[in-house]
Amino acid sequence: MLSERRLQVLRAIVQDYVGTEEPVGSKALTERHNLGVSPATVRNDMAALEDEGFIAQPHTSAGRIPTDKGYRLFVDKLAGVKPMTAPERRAIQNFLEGAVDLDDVVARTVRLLAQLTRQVAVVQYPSLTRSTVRHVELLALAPARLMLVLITDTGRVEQRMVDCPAPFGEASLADLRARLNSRVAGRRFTDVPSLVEDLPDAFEAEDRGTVSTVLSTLLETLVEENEERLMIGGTANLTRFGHDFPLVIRPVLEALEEQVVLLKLLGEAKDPGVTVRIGHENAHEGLNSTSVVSVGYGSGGETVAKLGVVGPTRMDYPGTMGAVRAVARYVGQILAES
Amino acid sequence: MLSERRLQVLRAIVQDYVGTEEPVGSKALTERHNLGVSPATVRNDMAALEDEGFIAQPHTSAGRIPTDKGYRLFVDKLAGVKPMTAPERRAIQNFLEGAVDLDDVVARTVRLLAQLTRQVAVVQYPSLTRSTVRHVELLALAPARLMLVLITDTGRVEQRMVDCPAPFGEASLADLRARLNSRVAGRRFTDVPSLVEDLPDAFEAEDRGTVSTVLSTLLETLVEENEERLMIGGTANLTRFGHDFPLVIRPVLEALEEQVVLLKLLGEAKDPGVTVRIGHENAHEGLNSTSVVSVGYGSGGETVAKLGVVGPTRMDYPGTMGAVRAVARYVGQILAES
DNA sequence: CTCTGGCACTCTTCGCACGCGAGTGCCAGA
DNA sequence: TCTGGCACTCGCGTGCGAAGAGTGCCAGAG
Repeated sequence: MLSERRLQVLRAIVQDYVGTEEPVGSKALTERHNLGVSPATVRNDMAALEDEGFIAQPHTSAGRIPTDKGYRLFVDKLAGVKPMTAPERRAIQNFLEGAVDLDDVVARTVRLLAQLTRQVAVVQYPSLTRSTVRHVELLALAPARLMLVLITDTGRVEQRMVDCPAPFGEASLADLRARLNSRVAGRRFTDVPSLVEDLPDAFEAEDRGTVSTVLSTLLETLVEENEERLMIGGTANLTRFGHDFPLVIRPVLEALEEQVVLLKLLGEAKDPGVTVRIGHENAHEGLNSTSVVSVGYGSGGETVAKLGVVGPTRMDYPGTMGAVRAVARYVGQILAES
Repeated sequence: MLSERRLQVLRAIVQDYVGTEEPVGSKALTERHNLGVSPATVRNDMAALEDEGFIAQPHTSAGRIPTDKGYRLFVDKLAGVKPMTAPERRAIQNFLEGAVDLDDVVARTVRLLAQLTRQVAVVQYPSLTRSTVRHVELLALAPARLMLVLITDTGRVEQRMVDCPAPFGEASLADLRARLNSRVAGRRFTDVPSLVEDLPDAFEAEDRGTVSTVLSTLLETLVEENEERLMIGGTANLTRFGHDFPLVIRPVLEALEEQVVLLKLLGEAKDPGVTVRIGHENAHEGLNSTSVVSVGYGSGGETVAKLGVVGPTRMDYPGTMGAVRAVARYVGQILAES
């Protein structure tokens, strides 16, 4: 069990190290924070903290730096979330309100997050799973070649080519289009499969093959689009990582290009609030020297996607968490309005 | 005027420097390339080359490295384009043929280019200016609210909302859709404005406002979409840039996030063949220590967009140019097929 | 006139010894 | 349990000298 003062010492170490990027010693600590005790006492506390694995020293005779475990304790017990100031909040809101469409909202969010946190920002596009179908359109490009266009209530449009097993007449096409829309328009994606299941039965035998093909393409589109896209930005902030550059930054850049990795990373965050994954807590190896701060956002009560930032484990956690939370809140608001 | 041998010396310097990343001296040169002359002679040649500004020495008593001007001469006069080997070409083709849609083609192209050249790859989405309209679709979302969907022959789909000044009946909608398609389907974007100019005249007075609105939205879409999108990848290769890391890499990362900058960069390449911009030849300041190798690609004879790579000025120009050219060729081919 | 070998000179780099200073650990005493 | 003191450890910066690479120039040969 750690005494109250030892926790204060840990907090002071984290704060100083985040500020200076240099190992912090006992003397400097007592000078900068008025702990009311002498350096010698602090040294004893530091020895205890080191025994417990919360801090470590890079070399003998250097100061201490927090370990992942130390940051974890700091985030969980010692620091809150620093709220944004009123002017900051206004700036966020103004900036996001200028967006003209969904792509623009996401793009602006990424820029904003990157600027506010001075780190790499990752924003997932709003998820389709909770979405509803606004309209399905079918176009004949050739006698046996259709284009399927799916329009969602979040304003996204997805298209797919469909090669038909047999030529498909204009009348059949109009019929299919009408039936399809009357069944699925306004419905949730998850409900679509059962709603269209028996649709081929309503058609002549010669058209059934095509109808089935169209339907399976539609269902595929719905599923595939749950492999959600995302946008990243602020990679230039990676240069502020540290001195031991290339070795650290390379795997991070590689991880950032693997959308799958990032999606998994964001997906892991289960909490309703802000989630912080520190260093080795991240499953992906390349991100072992980074921390990920993420949170879900959405319009109304529902989470439709996640956003977050990736930065060095030595980051300003309270500030970053505050910024991430604030941006998520305003993005949700913007999405609800549109 | 430079003698033949001096050009050979320059070529040797470029090749060695690209290989070793270290300033190259006269002795090493005579050992590695059998120039048939002594180091002393080479020294004289190097002094001449330095006077002309083709090479420079970082410090007194170090070897020489090529200047931008030196690379320029090398690219223009001393080196050709290194063709891809047959297995490489097959690999490119196979990889690209696996693509399922336009997004996928672009995504695969980026990955491929980044891997082949081990540099940062930039691929522009196929441009709409040269494209033709495949189909225009109009959907009624509400009595006075339409959705306009534009489908191009390159497989791109763009949608816009249209708020009508007055309610618009189903019959009028079908009429407009039919007339619109009969006029513009298969036509070039650039021809569309004049083709639809008199379309409102064919409608009742009460519908004319809506028709005009739809048309102007369509024209806007055509114009706006010339602000083309692009995709980048292989940023992890930036780590191979050099030793003086953060200072060089940061502005490059920043430039890469400015899509406008990149589009301008690619747009500048006017040649039918591969274009190389070396160091300070790039207008954007952040890219002054990089070279950009780009080329247009397209189906048939026409260039619909550009692609290229960004790397250190010290790059393998012949190999990079070969890879860029080959990828462009196969992407064009894939686009033509689909 | 061009090429070559030789020579002196310039700098960078590396290794090494040294001293400084920060920081630690431990201990005895309050 | 806290404090002050003290000895000890190391990392880091500095200065110096040797080594090595590379250059420029010059005089002589072809």
